[in-house]
Amino acid sequence: MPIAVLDPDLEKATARFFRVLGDPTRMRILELLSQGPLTVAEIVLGVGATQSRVSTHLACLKWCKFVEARRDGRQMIYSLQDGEVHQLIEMAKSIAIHHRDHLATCSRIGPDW
Amino acid sequence: MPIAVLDPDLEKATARFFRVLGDPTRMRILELLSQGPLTVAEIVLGVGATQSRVSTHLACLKWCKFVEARRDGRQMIYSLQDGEVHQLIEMAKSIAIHHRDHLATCSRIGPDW
DNA sequence: TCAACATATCCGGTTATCCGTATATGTTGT
DNA sequence: ACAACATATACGGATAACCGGATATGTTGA
Repeated sequence: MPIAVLDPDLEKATARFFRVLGDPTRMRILELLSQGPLTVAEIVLGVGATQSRVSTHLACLKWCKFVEARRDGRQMIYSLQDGEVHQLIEMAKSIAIHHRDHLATCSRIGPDW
Repeated sequence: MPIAVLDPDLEKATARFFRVLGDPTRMRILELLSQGPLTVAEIVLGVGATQSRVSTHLACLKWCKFVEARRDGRQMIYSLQDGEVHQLIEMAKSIAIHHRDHLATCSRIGPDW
């Protein structure tokens, strides 16, 4: 029997939170940044995507408070907003590693639906 | 400077892991199930979506090992696969709650891109 | 102020993923 | 075996979100 709904808005926000993490490129960016601050150019090298794409993903991550940016002359230096996110990603990895085969074959978020 | 890549495949699997969590309906289903096992009919009531949609989401969650199902007569009873996921969701909520406004306005995963 | 550099935004095109309706599958009691 | 019930799958259509290339914005040094 559906128990009390704690907070529908928070539930949506949390789904969105996960949605931001649920893109391979953004994920990779966060992983890179977990080692320390990087310039956009360095991130572009690290993820192997175009500059414009990386820039857009960074804007998303910044807006959603996963990372923060500061200017240093001509370049922007990005870094993780706080350590909690990295901790959460590590936790997710430790769970995902057991089901990696299924997760990998879950194309379209489900084998054939 | 891009440090060693630990495991590109795991990184992708983890992104997919988050992607599964990044849908409001699936999120809601997991929240409901965190209170205890439920039949499909009960979940349908709880999330307010059509039966077919719920069934599809459940198939996704089952395939990806977030939930497990057992048959009880005519009905199927779904439950969380393990407690770790719930713990992770709670952790995400505690982070997301601070940025809920930004997450909410992050339409299209970014305000206008 | 101008050219070069670093990053951000705009745009059109493509794919992923969501949705509901209709239908198929599986289970029970008669 | 059949009707009723509970759940799962198969569509087709709509939209969200990704992508790269071109362009705009902001910053520096001459």
